[in-house]
Amino acid sequence: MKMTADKENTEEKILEAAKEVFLEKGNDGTRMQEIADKAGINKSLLHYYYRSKEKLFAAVFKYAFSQFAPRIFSAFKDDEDFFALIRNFISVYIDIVSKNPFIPLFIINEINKKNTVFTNVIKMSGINPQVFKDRIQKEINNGKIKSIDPNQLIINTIGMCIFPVIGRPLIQVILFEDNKAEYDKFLESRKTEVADFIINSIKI
Amino acid sequence: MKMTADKENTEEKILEAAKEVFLEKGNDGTRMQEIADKAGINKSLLHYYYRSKEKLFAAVFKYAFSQFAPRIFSAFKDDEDFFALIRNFISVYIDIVSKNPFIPLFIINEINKKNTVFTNVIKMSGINPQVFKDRIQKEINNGKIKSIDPNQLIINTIGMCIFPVIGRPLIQVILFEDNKAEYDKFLESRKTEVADFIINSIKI
DNA sequence: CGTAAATTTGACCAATTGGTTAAACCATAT
DNA sequence: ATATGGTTTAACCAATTGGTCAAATTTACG
Repeated sequence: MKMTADKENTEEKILEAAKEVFLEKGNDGTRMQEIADKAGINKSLLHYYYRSKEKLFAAVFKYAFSQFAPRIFSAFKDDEDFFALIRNFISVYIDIVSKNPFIPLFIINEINKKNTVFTNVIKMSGINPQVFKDRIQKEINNGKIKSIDPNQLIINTIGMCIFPVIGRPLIQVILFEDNKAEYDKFLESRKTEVADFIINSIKI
Repeated sequence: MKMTADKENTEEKILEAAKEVFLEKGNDGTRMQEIADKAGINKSLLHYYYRSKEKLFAAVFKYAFSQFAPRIFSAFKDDEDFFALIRNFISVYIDIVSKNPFIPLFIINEINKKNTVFTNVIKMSGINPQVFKDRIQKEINNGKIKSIDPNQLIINTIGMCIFPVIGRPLIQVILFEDNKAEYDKFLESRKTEVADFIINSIKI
């Protein structure tokens, strides 16, 4: 029997290559040959370790989603001051999406095709927005923030974090004359700007 | 020579079918045969009227973009009260994206592939965000709203309008137990909620 | 009508794609 | 060393895809 080190090495190389290609080009745009080339292996090995393109894609999707969605809510467990919590969450979240710019669009895309894969992944991911909602409602009840539908606040927040990343190529051209450095600065400053914007809106 | 009525009829049918398929499935996911079937014509006619898939796609992209982006800024010409302007813009914008839910994601997607088609379309579209920026800056100078980077405000606004539409399948499951009617209500109420949220944040 | 041009169709093609398979390769245990 | 079983490869395949082309059909018009 061969050592598992080698096996895992190849299997790992495949998954890494698959991540790169799938995340950038989506399911339809991805060619198995390109993944094999990027992994530096024979195409047949893809089918040896993952049986089909669909299975390999599912593995990538699972990774992308687990990498992403849970972190959305993990930052919310603390018992910190609510505004500090918001500041921290937004800073962390913008940082994540900025460093993994392909993941949000990838997830949104595949979710918009009624791909059955994603439904299971979501259910399995144990996402629980109730923690969010409860905390927001608590702050409202305590008179710390204005009354607002928690769902609205949540979507506002995530929308402001994600949109500038997935719409980057367009926004960078229209608003920043395609100046990459300027846009990076813009994204960086959003870590505090968005938080300020939200807090200004909901504080009493 | 055949009457133009018939020709335009077929050409129109093709474009309509192409819109449907391309917008829903993207460039990679679209099959010429499916467009032909949806238009009820022979596949060869696609190449007769539009020379290639790329050309046909370009036509659809041009339509989608022209349908969409210009409207972003058109609502901003007026000399209305600034807050009324915001309310109106957001209401109109959310209405458009809600009724054309595939267009924003379609544009964002194709723009994230360095497809050369889109660069030209953008340049040709005559989009001018300066009207926006100037108006915002004016309101700041007049002391009507708090100081804020106009770019930040613009991205905040559009992000809050678009995200709940392109992320719908995911959000609807996670936050609304996949209740379509509830989500429609949610989107509808955002026409005022988002405006309130923004105005609360920037008003002095 | 008759004819020429525009339109429409079905048959066909070369290239690509995901996937299969049998043989080759290699590490290990006896 | 050699048999064993996991690993890797090259050759191959059926299906799909965008696209072509010549023939057939329809339309306009003298």
